[in-house]
Amino acid sequence: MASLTEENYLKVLYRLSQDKQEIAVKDIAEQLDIKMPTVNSMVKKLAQKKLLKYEKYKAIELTEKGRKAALYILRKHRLSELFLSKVMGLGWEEVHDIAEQIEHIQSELFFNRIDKMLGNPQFDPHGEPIPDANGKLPVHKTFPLSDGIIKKKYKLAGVTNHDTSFLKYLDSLGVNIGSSIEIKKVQDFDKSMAVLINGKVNTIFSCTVCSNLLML
Amino acid sequence: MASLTEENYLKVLYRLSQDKQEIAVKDIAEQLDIKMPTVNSMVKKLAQKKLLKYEKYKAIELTEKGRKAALYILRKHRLSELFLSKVMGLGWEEVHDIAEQIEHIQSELFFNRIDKMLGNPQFDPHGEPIPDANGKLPVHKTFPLSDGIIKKKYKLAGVTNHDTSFLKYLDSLGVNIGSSIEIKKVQDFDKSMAVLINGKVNTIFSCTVCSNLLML
DNA sequence: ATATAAAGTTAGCTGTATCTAACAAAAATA
DNA sequence: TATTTTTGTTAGATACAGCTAACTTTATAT
Repeated sequence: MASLTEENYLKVLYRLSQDKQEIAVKDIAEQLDIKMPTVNSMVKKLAQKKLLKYEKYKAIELTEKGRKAALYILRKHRLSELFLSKVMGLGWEEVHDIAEQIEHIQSELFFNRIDKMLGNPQFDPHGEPIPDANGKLPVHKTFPLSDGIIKKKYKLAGVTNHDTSFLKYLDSLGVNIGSSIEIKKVQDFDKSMAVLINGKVNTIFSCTVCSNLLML
Repeated sequence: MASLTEENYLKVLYRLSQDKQEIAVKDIAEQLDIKMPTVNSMVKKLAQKKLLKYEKYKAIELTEKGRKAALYILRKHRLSELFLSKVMGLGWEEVHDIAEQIEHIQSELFFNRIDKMLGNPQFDPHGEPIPDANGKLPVHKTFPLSDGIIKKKYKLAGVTNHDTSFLKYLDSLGVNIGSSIEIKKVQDFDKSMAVLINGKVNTIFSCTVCSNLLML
């Protein structure tokens, strides 16, 4: 089994591989808030364990084994968040730090039980996919609301910005994963949209908001 | 904050302080499955942190600070066990190992939530007391069933033997924490008792069984 | 009371995960 | 292209939590 430290590297490695095409030592160091030489030696160790591919001065790549391991941790993290929120009634801002700790628990039984209690969820409240027990990611063929067409009604599947202020803003409008959003009008000059939320609330979304809402 | 390792020492230290009058390096080493010299150096470290009192070749004693810290971990452990069992429906044999991991989570919020969901329980299913948030232990003025009087009805408050075989035996008779046990007859020659369980089941408890049942 | 056994201690080594300082390579810029 | 900046690497140090081997103290038994 991977140590707690290794698990944290894998998580960051996976996240970076999603965000950028190349994983740099510097980025890992920043994400984990440690110094580059520390990362350098850990990367060598993970390479020995076949969790990633490493060559001096070259970009780092997760192997399939590393990706699987990372996805398993991600699964545990997202299930934990959902559990803390849905079952234990904690606020969405409060769950992250606790989930960071729960995700390192080693017990198939425990997480399978959580999974079952939640009804084998495929997406977390941010619309982020939850890997299944085999490391498979469910896919949404989603697109930003900014690509939507006038008069069409869509369902919110995720957001690409997780800032508290943004989430609070959405919350105040009653916008959640699964909410329906109908495009009423698109303003040509600034790409802002007049929308109808859940068939009830009318408002205007700026171009920034629209491009951060993933629809389906 | 105490490291995971330190927390494990504190737990063992507390348990030993309950069982024996003197805490010996050797016992700590055995409980944690590590060697005595390792314990020796850790004990010195914990003494520096004022968690215990240590003098060469003398018995080890927890300080009040150490006792509080140990009780807080114990609280987290017992709440976790209860949660895994009551809320998540895991079997009582399955919960211990998971609770050993959960107990190290640092989050007042998390454990207070668990506490509330369980209705601020004072005793776990073994009848073991759960320290409150301030490290206070609830007290039962309990006594072994063997000290009970004929024709009297008592409530089971705990057991002093936690062997699986014993617990299974009790289970098979429907005996749980809170069950009522009425003493119908006491056999003078072997101190065995004829009892009525929950007003329904009649059986004979051996003297061994009687002395392992804590009543109230 | 002395010898032996058990328990406790010290010294020094190991592996992990971190660091700083110094140096090397690659990338950016002038 | 040459210089500077950024990024990456190496070497060597530190703290933690464990170890073995050797020694000391306390307890036990003869």
